[in-house]
Amino acid sequence: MARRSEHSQEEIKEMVLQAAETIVNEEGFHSLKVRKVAMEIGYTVGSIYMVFENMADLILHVKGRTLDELADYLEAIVAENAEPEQCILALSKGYLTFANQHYNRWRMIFEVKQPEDEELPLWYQAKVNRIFAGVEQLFDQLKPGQTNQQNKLKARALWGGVHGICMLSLDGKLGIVGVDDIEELVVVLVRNFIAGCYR
Amino acid sequence: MARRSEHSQEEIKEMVLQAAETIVNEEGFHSLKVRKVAMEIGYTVGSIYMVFENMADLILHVKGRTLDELADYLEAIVAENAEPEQCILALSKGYLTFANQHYNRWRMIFEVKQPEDEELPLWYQAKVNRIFAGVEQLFDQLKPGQTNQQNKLKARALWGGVHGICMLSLDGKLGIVGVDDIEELVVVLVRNFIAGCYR
DNA sequence: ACCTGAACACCGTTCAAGT
DNA sequence: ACCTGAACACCGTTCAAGT
Repeated sequence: MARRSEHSQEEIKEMVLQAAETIVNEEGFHSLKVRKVAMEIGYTVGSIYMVFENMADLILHVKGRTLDELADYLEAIVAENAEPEQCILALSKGYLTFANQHYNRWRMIFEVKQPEDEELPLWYQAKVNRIFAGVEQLFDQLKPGQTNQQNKLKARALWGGVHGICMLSLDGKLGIVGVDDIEELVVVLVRNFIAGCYR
Repeated sequence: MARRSEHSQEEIKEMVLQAAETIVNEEGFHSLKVRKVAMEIGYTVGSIYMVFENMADLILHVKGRTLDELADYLEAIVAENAEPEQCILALSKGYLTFANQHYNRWRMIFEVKQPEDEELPLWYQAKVNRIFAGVEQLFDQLKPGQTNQQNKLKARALWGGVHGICMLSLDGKLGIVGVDDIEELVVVLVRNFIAGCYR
């Protein structure tokens, strides 16, 4: 048995990614196993290694797709908000909404750390930068004339802050607060940050 | 061979915890394995299960000790700063310093998520609350008369923000910034947050 | 009572062997 | 060329068997 050729390599790759996403969504990142993915798509373990280098590679691609989805989601918000401050606020709320709705896959992005010696592939770095690029641009619109470096730092500080609130709150370990309460925290943080940066 | 009785159960427990901490410090959380710990302390795998329920239990205790260390470190800062705003600022910088100096063990605290069905043990929740308790108190001093709930939310929002900046920055994936630059971000965030909350 | 170490189930990864 | 599935190394966990 072999050489079934029912699916192209590209099709198998897509099937693997979709199966992996479903597993993470439904059972969490730690339930993601090669054998499980293989069974899900009706192939054997070896097939996974035809289309992905290894488990780390597969994980990185799932993370990449989540980043794309997040970037699309945020870009749609940018398109709807002309005024910079309103837009940054809407983006922050949007980030919380996305994190809440796709909790397992969102958390997966930050769960595994890359070993220090090996760099993240460029295609992945590009996806990360896409998330930031929009925010940096907004800070530029908010108060033109700042250096790129300054806007970069501000975008990162703000995203870091919003991200931290989402992370700790959605973890729900520490006195559970509803999503509405979390949003309130996010709003307070963003409003004051903007006011402080450009007063 | 058996019944060596060279060490008491308590001594072995301490040896295990210290060995685990060393491994995490030097090689990262993902290099923490039962067999490695056992070899390090000169016992066999089975012995670990004499003093800890399982790996998850051992990990939780290592995390607990890191939380204690962090709480001690932060409490020393509180003792040195009488003025509330200055104190909150110093605490935030302190958090960054601790995270930077004990990066692997600090990251470990947030790396593994508890399964939804099982609660964190009370002794661990108490350690987490100890970290927050000090900050909540400071917010009360800053502007008395707010409800406990309000101070709780503010403390969490601020810690979330500071934590997020530390996490994303120290991960160093996205345009590396030095620790001094990260501290600048933290300071901006905290200053504006306080100003905004109590203007 | 304390501790060993073989055994088990499960994991990621490889690769000779089939069609 | 495509795919299988047995095999390997390694992991957490258990427990009968030693002293």
